[in-house]
Amino acid sequence: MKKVILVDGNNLMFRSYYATAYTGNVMKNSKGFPTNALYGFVGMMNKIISEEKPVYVAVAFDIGKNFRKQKYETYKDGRQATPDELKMQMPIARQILNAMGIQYFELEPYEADDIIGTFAKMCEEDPEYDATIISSDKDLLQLISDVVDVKLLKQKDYIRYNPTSFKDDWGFEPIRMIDYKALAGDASDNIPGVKGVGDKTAINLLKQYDTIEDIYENIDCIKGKLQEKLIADKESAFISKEIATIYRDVPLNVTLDEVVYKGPNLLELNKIYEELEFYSFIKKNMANSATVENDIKFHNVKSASDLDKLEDKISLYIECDRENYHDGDIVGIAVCDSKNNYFINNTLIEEIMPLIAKKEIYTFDHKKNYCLLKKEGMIIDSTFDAMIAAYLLNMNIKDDIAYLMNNSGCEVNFYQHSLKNGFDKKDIVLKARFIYDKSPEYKNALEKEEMLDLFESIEMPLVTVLANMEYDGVRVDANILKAMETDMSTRISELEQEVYNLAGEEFNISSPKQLGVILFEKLELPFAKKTKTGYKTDVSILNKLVDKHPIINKILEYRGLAKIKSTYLEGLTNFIREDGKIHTIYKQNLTRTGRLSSVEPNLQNIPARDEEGRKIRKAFLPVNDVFLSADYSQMELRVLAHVSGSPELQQAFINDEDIHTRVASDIYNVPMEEVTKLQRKTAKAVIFGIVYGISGFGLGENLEISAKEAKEFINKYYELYPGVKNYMDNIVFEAYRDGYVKTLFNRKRVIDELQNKNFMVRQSGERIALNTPIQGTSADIMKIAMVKIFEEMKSKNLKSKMLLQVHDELIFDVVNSEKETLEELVKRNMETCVKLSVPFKVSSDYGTDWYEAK
DNA sequence: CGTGTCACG
DNA sequence: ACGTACGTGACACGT
Repeated sequence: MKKVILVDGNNLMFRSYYATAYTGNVMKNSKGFPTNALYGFVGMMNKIISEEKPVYVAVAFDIGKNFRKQKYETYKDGRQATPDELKMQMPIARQILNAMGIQYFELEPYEADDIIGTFAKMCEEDPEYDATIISSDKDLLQLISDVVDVKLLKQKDYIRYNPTSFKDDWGFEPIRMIDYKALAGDASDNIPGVKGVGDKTAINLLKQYDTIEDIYENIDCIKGKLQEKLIADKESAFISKEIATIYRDVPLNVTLDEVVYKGPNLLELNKIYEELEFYSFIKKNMANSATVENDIKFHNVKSASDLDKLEDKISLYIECDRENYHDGDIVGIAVCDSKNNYFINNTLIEEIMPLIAKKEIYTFDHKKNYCLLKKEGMIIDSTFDAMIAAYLLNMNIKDDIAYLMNNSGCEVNFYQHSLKNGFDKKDIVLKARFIYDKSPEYKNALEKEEMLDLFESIEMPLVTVLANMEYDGVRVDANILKAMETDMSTRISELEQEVYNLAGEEFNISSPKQLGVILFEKLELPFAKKTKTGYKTDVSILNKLVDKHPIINKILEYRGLAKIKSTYLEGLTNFIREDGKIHTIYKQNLTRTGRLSSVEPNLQNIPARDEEGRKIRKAFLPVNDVFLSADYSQMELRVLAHVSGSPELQQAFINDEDIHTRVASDIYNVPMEEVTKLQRKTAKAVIFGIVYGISGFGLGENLEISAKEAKEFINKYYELYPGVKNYMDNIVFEAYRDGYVKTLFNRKRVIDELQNKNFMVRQSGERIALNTPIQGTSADIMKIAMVKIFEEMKSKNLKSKMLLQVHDELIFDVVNSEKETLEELVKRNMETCVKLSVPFKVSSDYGTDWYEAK
């Protein structure tokens, strides 16, 4: 028996759309394209494939005009027009099916039902096949037969109907569904039926009579009101029957054998998912993907002499057995030159690597290589990291080279897959081959985009700097964290009790859902704002409620302590390794602005603003003698002053004025000495808002003043600093014109949002356009400073270490004897590594732990 | 695994 | 009429 799955594509898309769209919030990707229907659709298709394991699949869609509407004008009248946000998703569903290896059918003037009916008929005519129809549309139940069953989708699960189970449920044969519709009608399709006859009456009639023809032949046997109704709407009944009858001879010109399920083209499918940002589906695809069949010839290196002919320029790929290379080991190594490919077993590392280290090496994620080899006591350099190159070229933002390769038509298993199913030598060799072959291309592209200098003088040297920072790690005292945690736990349980008492019941304070119900339903507090799943309970809301109920302060305190405990006290402890240190990973290929990010754990968001959280920093200790912290003051504003060319702003920095006081003094028109704290705070918020492209509304929210007042502040600022206003208009103009913006060091960010049809998305694109050159240039400068400092420390043979970077701040682990040398060196490099029209100012401090330093 | 919340610059 | 500040990462909850 060959099983054919027939899917009602339209029905699946509509269900998925309305399943989530009723709230008014439609799921969208970051570009604003609606994706909710597709998300449900893909989930359903995956489920169908995994549950039914079909050999043949066909999906049917409605398209264009349909003959029922042409014949009966009122058919489907009163139905809401398909929302645009659903319409937009329909073509993508077809693309997805193509990539899934599933055929779909649509043919004017037929509907999806008719196409499914036609396929079902084909199954009935060929004893080799049977069919399962999948839909939530009851119309299709009429197609049930000995060889056709229907999986009728319900809200959460489904009912599978065959002739027997259908009859048990409905009391008549499946094909009599059309007579049922003739009588009861169908409000959703505007099929009239017989007025006054509904579900119950129709079913009763069909238990006694076969068809409506039968009913009208025996109309005399039916009594009273019902007879009257039937006679009155006889014509309507027959028309309804005709409308409800699925047409089963659609000229599809296809045989069942042709709808064989081919299986997915994962490359293509993942590309579509990437666009839609369906990362969970990509992940699933990767883990389940069948092993890629690849073929490449390579030498299995047995000893150093096997590499005698290795050219001077090579590519190197090192595979690691863990996702986090700080606790992984080398699985195998591949090197390639222009002619040959070599695989090197991990047992030969010590013998082979010194030979390799002498070459000019092209790599992918050299920071990973560096750390893995340093653990084995070896140091190697790379002149070209293809991962970084691809990042600058806006191509690839992932660590797994398989993304880049698969997108370039070079099939290789994803790392996730190898991790689960074992590593393949061939894959490792292929990766090295790819690096060798592609790097020249990337280099040309960098040159063309004028980013070669950024790449060679900033990003590549930085790889080594970051590798050393990660490798060295920062010492964290688990005992200090433990002591804090004990104290914290006590206070948290006390607060818990107090909250329960004030609420009059026990509930989970950490659950926004439960908390929302307590606050806004039980205690009936004001300012309730809804989210998708309940009430908003974030700080800004809670702060408004502080005076309304004593519970609020307790909740705020609980929240704060719970955060500290789980994320920092417990979270950080889990990352302390055997050496008593935390080794973070700096992602150099992630942010769209050029900043670094820090993961596993994130050491760039250790509490600093609130005293309570700040104490976490007491657990961070130097391995040498003291920490030195050096941070740029008002870095981004200085960069703004420079790139905008605003003479007023520049002068303020040249005069070394307190910039917020300066702006407050200008805005309020008072002497600088008379600026109040509030005025300064307001000015500060205005200035930051400007850098982010804020609106009057946003600033108003932030300052808790009216949008109108806020707007006046913004206008006043523009008046005082016309250069800034001019810059903002200009950069947005250029971004629309070019499709991208650049930093001072030519780092380029493409802004697709500006081409989006959605106004909100475009506006967001404009804010990105004006913020990126500022944030990005600052990031560039910090990177330059780090490279220079690292190099000078090396040339001076200093034992102190650069440990951490937090965007505008560097932390060093300092040997006492080097204090003065290092402080001077660090400040000088940070302040003067780049010369702008305004000076940079760096403040620094020492401390016996991170809390004390600054 | 998505959502809400909150930590940092 | 809409929704409303840039860039990140991690955790608890609940489906």
